[in-house]
Amino acid sequence: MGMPSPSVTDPDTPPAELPSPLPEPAREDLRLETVLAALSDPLRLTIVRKLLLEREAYDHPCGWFGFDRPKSSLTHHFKALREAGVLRQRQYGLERRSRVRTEDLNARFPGLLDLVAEWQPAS
Amino acid sequence: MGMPSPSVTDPDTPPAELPSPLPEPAREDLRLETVLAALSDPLRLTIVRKLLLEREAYDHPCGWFGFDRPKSSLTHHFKALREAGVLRQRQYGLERRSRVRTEDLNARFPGLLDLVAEWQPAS
DNA sequence: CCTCCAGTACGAAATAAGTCGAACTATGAG
DNA sequence: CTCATAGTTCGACTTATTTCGTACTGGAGG
Repeated sequence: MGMPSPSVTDPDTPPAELPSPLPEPAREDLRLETVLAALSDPLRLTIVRKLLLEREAYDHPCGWFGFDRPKSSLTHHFKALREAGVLRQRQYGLERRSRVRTEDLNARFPGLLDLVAEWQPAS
Repeated sequence: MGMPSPSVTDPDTPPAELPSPLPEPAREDLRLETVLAALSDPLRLTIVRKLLLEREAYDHPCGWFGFDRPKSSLTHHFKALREAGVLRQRQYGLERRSRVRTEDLNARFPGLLDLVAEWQPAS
């Protein structure tokens, strides 16, 4: 296990049942000021940019990023991004995987993610 | 006086000498995270959007916005926007007029100002 | 069962941001 | 000079955010 699961027990789930996302704001409730606040932190910009650039078709657990920070700090930042509506997180067994809500963000704030993708951390 | 001045003493100033801008970061020093932080406040979004939409060819003093806030608070927010590189401010006699650094921001962060222009304050 | 592991929750401490009154400065008008 | 005006500066206060240690939860494997 770990991957979406080969669905042995349920042969007619279209691509595979995903765990339902953790609580997040609906697309129409996304607020520019909230999203900008969430993105105004270098570590969080790094998270989002990394997800945008190195997206390998699947979501990433927060250990994958390799940050040298205590886990409770990472939880804090991932939560901030999710509550602002930037990330979607799903629970896969033990780990919680994240992806950028690209469709929603492009629909509501076109161009914003491009800026994040091109961002470079300060010297 | 008050307007650029009819240049009686200096007949060969091209269109008219503008007062030089207050200290601000150069275009190449603009940082996405700093700009986003400056824009993540509803009052400051209101300021910038108003300048973008109702630009009447000239810069606006900070009284023009009609905010019902103490002057020291407004100073604080205008300064935050200027130091982040969002606004340029010039001193015209008594008043300090602001404009958005549209060229610089469009060059560095294309699309960002469009998001601000379309922003609507919360209910 | 018991253990390991990814990540959360809580809470305390430190730091940063916002708010605003009061005193001040500089310009322009009279 | 004197007054009014536009805005600053300082400092105090409040509030929000960040950081992180410690304790906890809840699956997976043996």
